[in-house]
Amino acid sequence: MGITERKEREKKELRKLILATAARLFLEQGYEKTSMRNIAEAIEYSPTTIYLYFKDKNELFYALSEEGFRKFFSYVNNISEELAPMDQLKELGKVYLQFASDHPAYYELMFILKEPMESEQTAESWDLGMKSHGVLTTIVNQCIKEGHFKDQSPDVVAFMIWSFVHGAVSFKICDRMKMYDNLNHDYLINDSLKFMNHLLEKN
Amino acid sequence: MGITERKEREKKELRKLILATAARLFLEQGYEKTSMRNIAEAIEYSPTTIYLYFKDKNELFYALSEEGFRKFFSYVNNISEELAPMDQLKELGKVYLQFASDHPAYYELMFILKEPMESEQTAESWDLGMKSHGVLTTIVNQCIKEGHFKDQSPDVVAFMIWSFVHGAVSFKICDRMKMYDNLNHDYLINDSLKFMNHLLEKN
Amino acid sequence: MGITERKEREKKELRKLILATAARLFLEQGYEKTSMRNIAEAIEYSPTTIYLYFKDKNELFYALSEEGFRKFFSYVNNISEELAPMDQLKELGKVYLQFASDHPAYYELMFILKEPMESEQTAESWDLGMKSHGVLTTIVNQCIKEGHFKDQSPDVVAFMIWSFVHGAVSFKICDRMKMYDNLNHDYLINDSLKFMNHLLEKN
Amino acid sequence: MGITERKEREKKELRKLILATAARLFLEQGYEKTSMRNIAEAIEYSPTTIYLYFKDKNELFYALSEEGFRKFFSYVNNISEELAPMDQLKELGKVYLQFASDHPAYYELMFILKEPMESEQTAESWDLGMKSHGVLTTIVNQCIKEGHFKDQSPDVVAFMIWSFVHGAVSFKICDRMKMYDNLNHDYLINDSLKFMNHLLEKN
DNA sequence: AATGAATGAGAGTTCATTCAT
DNA sequence: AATGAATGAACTCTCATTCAT
Repeated sequence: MGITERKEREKKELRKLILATAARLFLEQGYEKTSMRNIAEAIEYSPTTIYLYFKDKNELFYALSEEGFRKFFSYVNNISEELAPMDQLKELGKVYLQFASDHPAYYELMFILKEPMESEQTAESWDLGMKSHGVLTTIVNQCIKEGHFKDQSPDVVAFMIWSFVHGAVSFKICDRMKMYDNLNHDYLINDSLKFMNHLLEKN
Repeated sequence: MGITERKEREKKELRKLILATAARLFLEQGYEKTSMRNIAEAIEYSPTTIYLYFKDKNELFYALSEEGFRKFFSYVNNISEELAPMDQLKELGKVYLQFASDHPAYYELMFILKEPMESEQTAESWDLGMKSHGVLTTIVNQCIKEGHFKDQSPDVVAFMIWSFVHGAVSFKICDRMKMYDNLNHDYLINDSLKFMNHLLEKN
Repeated sequence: MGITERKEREKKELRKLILATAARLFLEQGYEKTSMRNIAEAIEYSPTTIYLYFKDKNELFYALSEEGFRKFFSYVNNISEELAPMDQLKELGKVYLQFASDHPAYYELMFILKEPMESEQTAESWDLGMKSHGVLTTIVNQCIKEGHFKDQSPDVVAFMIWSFVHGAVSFKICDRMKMYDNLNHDYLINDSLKFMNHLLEKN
Repeated sequence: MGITERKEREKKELRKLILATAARLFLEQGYEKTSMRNIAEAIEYSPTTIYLYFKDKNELFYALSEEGFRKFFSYVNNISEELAPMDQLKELGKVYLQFASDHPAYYELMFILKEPMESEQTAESWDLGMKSHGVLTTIVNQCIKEGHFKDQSPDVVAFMIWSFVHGAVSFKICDRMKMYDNLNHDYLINDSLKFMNHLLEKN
């Protein structure tokens, strides 16, 4: 009884270890340069072992992306519905930046990398992605109900906002902020979010 | 006389062919999966030949990025200074989207890909990038002079706008717009730009 | 139990096979022209397999040289200490020629080839080399104690003797004896050793 | 008239430049790593140009070796015949060491390297080699006539002496004297030659 | 006399993956 | 559950060499 459970637990733990290590290496070196061997070495198991947990490199990275989406949803789904819609929107922006800052490797995998995404994502990732995006849409719709964003399609509003945060975060993750090297990058991103909020509020 | 010139021309053309092919393959398959061999096969020359034009793979992709920045600047630098600053800003947004749409491979190389950018870019790329960004900054400053974006730092305003267009374009290039598959993606992007312009105008 | 041992044995055997084949090819074609692929083909394994046993080409040839030094020491260390010092010296000369004749590939690697020796040798090779040379020095010292080589530094005597045998052997291995094609090369070498012994004895 | 001569002179000079550069590079990097391109770059001509002077890499190195033998003979042939035979022998040893010290690249090519010697040497090299060796044989024969090396075959004596100097020189050129790193290598070589001379004299 | 353009062959090495155990 | 052994395919890059000019 206890034995089976322990084994199960250990198995899950190794799976997690593989995922975590893959995420780390992939952030450090990029997808293509992160080899199965690298991961295996890092966790001190044989490369073959990884194949017991994941069919191939693609599947490993799909699983990684899935984990990312799960984490992402837990960030995004945490917004108090008691706040005014516009405040929820602001909060969502904050939380989005926070996720990207906490988990840049996952962010890159989920939203930037093309490499392993050629085949379709897992159903679960898709689902979680949709649900996360649903949070944004819902809030935007509530804002509109309250009189904001007059005459705008909710999709357009949502996409605009999302594009902005994604763009800001992408610049940072893709290391394209050297142009602003005299400024503190995080401050700049935060201030631009404030400016965006400012624009939205008055509308 | 004429002979030398013809040869020179042919050489430049082969160089261009290599660059164009590299750009295409790289857009289709990503940087790491685009091999020197692939490129050579595609242009029906031997791999060795490429090395006559570019020292190594890195240099090929630096040259590519440089060409991208040159093209980019020619788009961005083409905005009539006779327009009102806010109209110049709108025009700049349009032109930015246009560039990304015309040259997605260059865009990805210049603004998204991490892989070969780890080492420094060429001085010329950097220069052109700065100059292009200068166009945005200049326009924003003129807008501010005319009373827009009250109490905002020009850097923050510029970064916010740029983040937005970059985010929108990135979604498309990185194939992350499946969520909006019921809508026409280009329309969505254009409409979101209009919305952004709308917000900026009233400010 | 037995299985593990068998596997271990097989692994060692493949390692030896690689070394032996590398030694042979290298003698036939030289270091630079002996490619990992050549070796792999000769042993009918894939090139990749070699990399399971040796990190890279350098390491393969270091291992080879190490094996050579081990063998060499086993030749040189086999001289009966009950013989008179001068007889030991003669015996050492014989044994030296014998090693070079039995293992010309190793000899070349250890004493002639410059190519892969630029980086340092392994500690073990160096050690064995020193110990082997120590045998010569010891014998020379005993000869001196017995009244030979009056007023000579042992280092000079040792170096002179060693230079001679090395020169003779090198001519043969480097295929530079065509000048004596009317004579039997091995006889010539042996006779020259006898002449050397004759000179030393009377001193 | 003068023009043709100048051109001829220039051609010879370029040939010499190629040879000299090849010799230098080959000493610095070894035969295999000295590429036609390397040489071409060093002399600031195109690789193709070298092929106007030498059919291929082999022929270039044959020519090099030929030049080496010419130089070598000029060293060896310079021994005053007025000296006593034994003194001539001593002088020959000195001169041999001198040549190896002055032109290690040539020495290596002529007496050590196997690589490009697979095909036969040029007739001229062979001839010069024979003549050089003839100098040694002649002197040895004169010594024998004067009562030295009783009961020894001149070939054996010559070969023994030559083996010794070759061995000593080879150790140095092949960088195998690390065992004597506490001693000055050149002194060691010279002293060993003195010891050899001492042995021969008393015989 | 000299070169620029081009190439086939091959180098060392790494990769994702499989199979038997 | 985990591994050691092995491999085919691919990678970047360099080489000696040729040909047209």
